[in-house]
Amino acid sequence: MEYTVQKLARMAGVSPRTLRYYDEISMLKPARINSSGYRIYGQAEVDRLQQILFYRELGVSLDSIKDIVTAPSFNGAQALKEHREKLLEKREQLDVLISNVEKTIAQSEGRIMMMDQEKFAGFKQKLVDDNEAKYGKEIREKYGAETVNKSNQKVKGMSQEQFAEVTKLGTEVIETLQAAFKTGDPAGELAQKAADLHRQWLCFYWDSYTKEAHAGVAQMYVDDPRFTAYYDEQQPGTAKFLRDAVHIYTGIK
Amino acid sequence: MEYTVQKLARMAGVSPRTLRYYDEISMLKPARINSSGYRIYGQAEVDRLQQILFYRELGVSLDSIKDIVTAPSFNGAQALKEHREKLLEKREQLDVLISNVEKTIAQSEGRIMMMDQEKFAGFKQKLVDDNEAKYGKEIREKYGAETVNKSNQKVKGMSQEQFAEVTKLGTEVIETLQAAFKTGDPAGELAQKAADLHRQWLCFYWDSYTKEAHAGVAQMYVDDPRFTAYYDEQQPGTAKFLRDAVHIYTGIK
DNA sequence: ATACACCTTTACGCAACGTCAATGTAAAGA
DNA sequence: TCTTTACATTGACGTTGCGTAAAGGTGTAT
Repeated sequence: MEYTVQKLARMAGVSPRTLRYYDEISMLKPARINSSGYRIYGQAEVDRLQQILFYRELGVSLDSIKDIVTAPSFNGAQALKEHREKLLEKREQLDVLISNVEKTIAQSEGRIMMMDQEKFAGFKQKLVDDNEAKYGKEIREKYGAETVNKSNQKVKGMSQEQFAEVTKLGTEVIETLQAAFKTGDPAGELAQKAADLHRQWLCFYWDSYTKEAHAGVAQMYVDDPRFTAYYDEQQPGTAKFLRDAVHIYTGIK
Repeated sequence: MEYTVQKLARMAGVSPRTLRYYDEISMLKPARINSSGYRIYGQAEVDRLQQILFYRELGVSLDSIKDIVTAPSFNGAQALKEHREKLLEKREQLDVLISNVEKTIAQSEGRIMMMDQEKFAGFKQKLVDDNEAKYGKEIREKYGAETVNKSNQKVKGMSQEQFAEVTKLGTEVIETLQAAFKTGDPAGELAQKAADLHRQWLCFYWDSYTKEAHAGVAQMYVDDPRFTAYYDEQQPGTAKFLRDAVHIYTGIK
């Protein structure tokens, strides 16, 4: 049986370009070239290609494959062992990378939480603003600053385990929220569970929880495009959904 | 403080070429260009470079980094999460690859064991040849072929666990041999343990063990360059060492 | 005759620089 | 001041394994 590039390519599940490339780098030369300059492959080439593709699937470089299929069978085992070492090394590097990325994400989440707090402080300040008559400006400002400071202190004072816990809680909020969003019902069981988890999450940073503040922060998620972007990451509309759920949860607005 | 390419490069631990490249792709433009055409970087550029390198260490592509450092801080978390997903996917692929490579290596080891058997059959045949008078040619050939067939049957009939066991045993042989080689004494405890492990390994394939055959195979490891290459993979001279150990172990030659 | 599927070679593009090459400039010692 | 030395510039090719045109020839069916 004889094959042109495309026929062999279709048979082996590769592109004709790949075969021409293998010819170019002398990894798989056609059996002969016909009078029109067409590459013609025979059974031996089919077999060799299968070998090549086998090693390729194992992630071996074409250069190494050339050695393997050219040299006698013994080099195969040796080359594979070396290859395995490389792969194991790669995986270790990947593991380190992943762990670092996760640490960075955790920090980033931490920053987002910090922003939550600052927003919260701003919200409290706004509450105070509404009660303008009661306090002087300096006191209000100090109150806002103190709230942030207290929260920051709380975050800084967190133990490794606490930090892990709050990070996990944050993930749970998101996951529950995603599931709840699919139900479409902000008053439903899942959505209310998400709202409750969100309350727990906030309480890690706030020393005093009030329904008003909770509802206010939820509203901010919709008003501030940065927060909206964060909560809508997987599904647009999630921030709004969380706000609705929290408003029902707190019974406010 | 102002820096030329090399000064900044040395400070940041990158090459000047990298900085020029970052300039070229507009990721990090110098603060200004002096009268001689030199790139001059300022503090802002140093800070930005540090950010860039931070993300680069996490394995983020330069294209993504550009988005991250250009856009406000919120995109950072999102980009990192996407990046983490990619990394996790990569690791899974790697795990599959590694497992496949290991399977292939095991098979390859299996082939080597098969070759051992064939060699063994050949060895038996040679023994028989030496006793030319006793048997006819056909019987000898049949005997040799039968031995190979029996061994092959034995390998084919192995259960998954048995195969894993024999593979592990093979690894133990090599490891013990490596350790023994360092002692330099083929009569030592380690070397004799290696010889014994090697006997156990052979017994997985042979239905009848004899000291003569064991010693003969060990000699073949030295005589056949393919076997020598296999056993000398980590340390040249290992095949010879194994032969010596086995000769002492069997008390032959 | 013409359409259509297939073949050929040539060559750029991808990521993130490394590595010459050819040439201009700054700083430091004799 | 002259020369050496260190450093600057742009330009361009190489790396891996092909994808993707582009420009043109071939084979077969209608």
